[in-house]
Amino acid sequence: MEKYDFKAVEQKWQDKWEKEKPFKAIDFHPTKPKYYVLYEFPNISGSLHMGHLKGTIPADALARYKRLKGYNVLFPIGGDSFGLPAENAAIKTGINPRKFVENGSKTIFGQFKKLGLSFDWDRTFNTSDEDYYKWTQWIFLQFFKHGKAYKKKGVVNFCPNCKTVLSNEDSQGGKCDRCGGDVRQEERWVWFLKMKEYSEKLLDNVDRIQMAESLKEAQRNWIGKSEGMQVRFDIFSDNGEKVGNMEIFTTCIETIYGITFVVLAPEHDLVEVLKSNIKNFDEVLAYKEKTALRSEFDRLSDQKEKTGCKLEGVYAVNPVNNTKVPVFLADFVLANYGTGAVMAVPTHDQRDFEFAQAFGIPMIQVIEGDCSKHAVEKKEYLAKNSKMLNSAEFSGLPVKEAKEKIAQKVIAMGVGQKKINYRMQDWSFNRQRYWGEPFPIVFCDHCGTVAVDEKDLPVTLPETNDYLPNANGDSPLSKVADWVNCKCPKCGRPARRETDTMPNWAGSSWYWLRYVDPHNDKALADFEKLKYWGSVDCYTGGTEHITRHVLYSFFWQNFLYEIGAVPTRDPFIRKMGSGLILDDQGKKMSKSSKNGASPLEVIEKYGVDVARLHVHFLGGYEDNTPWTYDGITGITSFLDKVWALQDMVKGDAVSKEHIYELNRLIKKVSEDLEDLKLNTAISAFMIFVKKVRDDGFITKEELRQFLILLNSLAPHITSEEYEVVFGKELLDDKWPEYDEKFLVEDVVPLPIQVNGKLSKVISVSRNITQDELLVEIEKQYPEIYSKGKVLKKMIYVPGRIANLIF
RNA sequence: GCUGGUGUGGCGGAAUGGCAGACGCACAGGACUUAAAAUCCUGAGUUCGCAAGGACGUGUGGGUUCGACUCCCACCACCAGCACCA
Repeated sequence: MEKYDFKAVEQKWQDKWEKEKPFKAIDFHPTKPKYYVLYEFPNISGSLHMGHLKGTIPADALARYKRLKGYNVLFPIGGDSFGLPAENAAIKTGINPRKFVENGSKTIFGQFKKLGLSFDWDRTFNTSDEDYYKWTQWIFLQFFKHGKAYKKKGVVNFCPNCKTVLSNEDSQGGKCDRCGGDVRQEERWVWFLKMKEYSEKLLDNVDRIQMAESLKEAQRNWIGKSEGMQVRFDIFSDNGEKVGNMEIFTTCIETIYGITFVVLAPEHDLVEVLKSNIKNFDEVLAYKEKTALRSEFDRLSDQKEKTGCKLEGVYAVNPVNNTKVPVFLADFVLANYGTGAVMAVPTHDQRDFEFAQAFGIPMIQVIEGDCSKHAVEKKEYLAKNSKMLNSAEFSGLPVKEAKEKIAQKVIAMGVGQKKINYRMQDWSFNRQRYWGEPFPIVFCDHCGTVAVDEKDLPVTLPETNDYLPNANGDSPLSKVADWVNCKCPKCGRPARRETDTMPNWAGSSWYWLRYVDPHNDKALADFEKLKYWGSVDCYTGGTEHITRHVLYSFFWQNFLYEIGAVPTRDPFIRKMGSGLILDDQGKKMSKSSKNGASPLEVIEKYGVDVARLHVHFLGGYEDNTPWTYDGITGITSFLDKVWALQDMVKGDAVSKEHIYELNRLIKKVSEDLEDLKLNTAISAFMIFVKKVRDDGFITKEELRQFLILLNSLAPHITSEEYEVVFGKELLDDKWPEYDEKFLVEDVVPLPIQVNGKLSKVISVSRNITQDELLVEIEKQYPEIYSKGKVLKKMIYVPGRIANLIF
């Protein structure tokens, strides 16, 4: 046996894979079934980190396993390359972000190759490649043409320092992600995609996909479906003249007799309508302005202090009992949810309670409970099914019954109907940035907003060296005059291009479709190829942006499916969120972590196969696991033993000594690979190796099967050893199958319990009857059972356990 | 606050109604060695006991069951997501 030189061997196989491309996915393979494994493509921003390692290698193991199982596997990789890292670098250096992406992707893909990942490299692209973003633009055009993209003024997060609009994510805590300065709310033109329309379809998608419950719940939360009623309240001026009406949304119609005021969001249109009737309009306007200036963050941070402003001179009327109630403006009511107006029942809603206390508004209790210190809310009174109070003919009824009856009454009166609301908003889709897909949209004084002709796609980014927005916060592209000025595609007169670009999310919302046919210049991908590869069978990646990324992906593919551009509605069948590798503080590992190890260091020192097994062995794929070098020697010594197996070969066929262990190993490893439970798979391998070493031999056939089983986890050493022993290529071989009849042994250890507690373990034939078992127990352990003793009961599960109750 | 998830030796973790702690690390003892490293063998949840053997033990308290880490109820802690969503 030659000493195992991991550096040389790993390099040898990686070179071979690069040259011979054994992992190439074959379109329309005549015999093999397809399997699509996807790893969430990396952001092109820096160098390989532990997160990549934790995410890629289980996907690679699955892909390799499925190939050996006889599947035609598509396992592609690319780069998510539009976005902030490249843009920021460009601002700093003045060099085109394209350069940054070129270098960055070379680096990260090179490092991926060092991991020995079995990607089909012929399908690789970056989202900022022109022939990729051509199709991102094409998809936007379809949204636009089908009326699902529109431009409208909206209030957005704006950083006055960077002069750019920020997403909620980029402005967390009210601070700009880029400069750390305060973020303001500003009204700007915003492109929206009509995602809200897809709420129900997205909920269906969430139900269908295989994914951890916590992740599904986060997505349902984000969509935020809530069922309730919309009810109309008429508004009167103080002299009794009807001057308007307002629609409110409530999920608690049962509390309608407890209303003591109603509230409008400060931005609500009704304020303008009622202007002439509002006596304190100056005050109202001042309140509106004050809240408009406060950032979203401020509005949330002092949520304990309720602020508001009464509309003097008008009142609303509760339709069920004609009670007059005051109308307030308050910023705890959000303009963009429901109708932007609520009925307030301080006894049964904590926010209303606090507001009523602050403004000295009376309260009426309509459901049992103690409302003196805080509101008795829905959750509590519904759980107890409390009784109604002070609610006319509904008083005394259980709340669940009253809820339905009051709803019927309101509907019968013609002032309300059942209504479903969603928290999710339409997707704000433009950024004032250079490094993104330009919108294929032109503004013409005569024709308005016009789509660029599809044959003129892509609309490419112009060269510039100025990557900062202008003083008004317009995109850097607005400074490139000869790009902005163009001809109207419709009438040919001078027109101007849209200068905003799409968000980073755009390119990642359909990329798995492009892998199917990455060089197609006629369509985003060939329809028949899309049909062949279908949905992604297993999609792995980090959990950082998983909620939005998955929902955006569902949304785009739903739309593309509906317009007939793709043959499947579901992008993914199964989505796994990889856990984090934590540092010694229990935090996500970063460069500042004290024990922050780089995967490249580990590979340099121990080799890729060791690094892979070690990371798998740290814990489950979806679990967060602390990084440690502790235990890595267990892996190196295991692989040393695997390498040494070649010197222990005696005999050819599977031996009777190992037939059960080998069959169990095949079953265990196959199941664990399907579930990505790789830590327990490795332990099964260790147990098998220990058995073989105890017996002092392994047969040729046993070694062959063993190496194939281990190949997807430790591809280099197994490929090499297979070649050394068998003189052939492991990849040409097939995954071994197990035989059920070798999974059960005839003689098994059977635990004997006495009154439910373990007493002894005896070795018996698997099929022994209860009577025979008792005889056996009496023979071996008369102190447990003998003929004279009276058994109250006996539980016997053959092969599992026996419990004797006296 | 709401929602979801998790809680097991000194550590990473196994076991989803049937021998708790697989596998690995660290630890202890032994073999080999002039010695060390490496390697190999053995031991080990805690506790009482020389031992045989016993008691206790999966966050806490109850329950269901012949039998519970596993199922049910209440509580505690931690992690994640959302957060004035009417």
